[in-house]
Amino acid sequence: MLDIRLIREQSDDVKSRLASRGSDLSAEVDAILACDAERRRSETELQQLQADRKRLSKEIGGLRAKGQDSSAIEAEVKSFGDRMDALNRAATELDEKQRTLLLNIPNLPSPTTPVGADAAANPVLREWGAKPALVRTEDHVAIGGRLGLFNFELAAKISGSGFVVYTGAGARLERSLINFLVDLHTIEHGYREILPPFVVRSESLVGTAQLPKFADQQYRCADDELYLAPTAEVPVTNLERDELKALSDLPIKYAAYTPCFRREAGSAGLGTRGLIRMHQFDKVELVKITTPEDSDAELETLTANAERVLQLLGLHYRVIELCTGDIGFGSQKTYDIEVWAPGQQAYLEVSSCSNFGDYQARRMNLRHKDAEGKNRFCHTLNGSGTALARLYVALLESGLQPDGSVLLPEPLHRYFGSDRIG
RNA sequence: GGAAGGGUGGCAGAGUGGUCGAAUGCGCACGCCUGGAAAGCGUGUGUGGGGAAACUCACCGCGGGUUCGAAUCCCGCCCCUUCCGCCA
Repeated sequence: MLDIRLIREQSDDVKSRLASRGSDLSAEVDAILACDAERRRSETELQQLQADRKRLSKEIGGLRAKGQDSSAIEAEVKSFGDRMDALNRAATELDEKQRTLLLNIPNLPSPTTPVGADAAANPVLREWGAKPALVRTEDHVAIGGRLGLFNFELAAKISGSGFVVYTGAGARLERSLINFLVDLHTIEHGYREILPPFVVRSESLVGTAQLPKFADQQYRCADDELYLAPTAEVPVTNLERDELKALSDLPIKYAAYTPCFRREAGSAGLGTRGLIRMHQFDKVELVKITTPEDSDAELETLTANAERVLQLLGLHYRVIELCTGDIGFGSQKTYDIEVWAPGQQAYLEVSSCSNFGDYQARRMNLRHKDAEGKNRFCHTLNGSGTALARLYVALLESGLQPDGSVLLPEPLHRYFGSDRIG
């Protein structure tokens, strides 16, 4: 949520920065400004009447205490009633309207975010490693089918399309990866491990900005008004909702494994590319709560922590920065990490590391005391460390041996219990 | 599913119709004390809206009602806790 004061005082700047995302939101901003002006007018008049009423009511109290007649003043106060009711109703309504409008405005891109229309304009910041020279190249779906690692047909039988069931060594590999990733981030990178509920209230989704705008992407349990979390970002960041942190509490660093549930409504090609896009996938997420001063630097280390995963696994990857036209709704700056998948001849996004500034913190009322004892909104960040399914794809396709088996990177051996599959 | 209790400031917790934005304690900040610290003592310390400011208004889970006046009384809703039932 943007600061209404910023919108009020620098509306042109806000409009142009929003426009850099690719769609003109001037009309929405103007609607907010109009609503804000009207709201304040109602509130000011209401407050004037409230002040009068308060003063007169005290006089009544005084008169009654002395046993004197107060009926004239009582009548006067009573005459405020209708006007105050109307103003109160208007103010409440306008307040709600304004909040709704604000919740639907995306975050302002950081001044450092490259300007561009779409993904084609995302600059590549760096590459690590090199594409492996393979004797044999095979798609992960073929590898997994041949080695019995997972099965889409079985998953469809029990859950429909867009799901997978991992089987045998395939299931063990997924479980090994979860442990490897959580251990890495908690033991080596100092994040605190969280295992949250996978089901969340709507307020939590509002807090991290999946709602109200992206309701159609969420799995919803209608009878209970609960949602399946689309990412651990939601339950984990919301752990700190409505909190007032001391400076010494920050930064907070959480790492959490969860499955992620996404309807992927309108996504082309769901279910046609194996493990790459599914309704449910596993992910280890990194979340940071920090100060405005530190958040830029924390994004760099967060990204480095995610990159470390691929470095340890010896997988070739590149880091790109999302441009203004491609950046997520709540983010002000985002780095994507893309791993090379030889069987796809493509880079796959395995991590998206974002600095949300105070955008989410405003929505969830997450504040901290600064050095002067003043309350300020925190900055929130998160990034995948990393998504499992695509990492799994890259591992199978990169580790493929001439004999059809898959050689695993050394750090996984002790988790998986073997150096290869098949 | 049934029953009961409860939602007040950073936290704990008083407060059943008017000077209550709210006792007290803890925490925190500053000061005194100390070689330094602890303890002790003193002072201060909620959030948000409007306003250039003085100041003013709102906020005791949320919404409505009663009343000249509501943290306090009434109604509805949300949430939490405990017990019973069912169940991993």
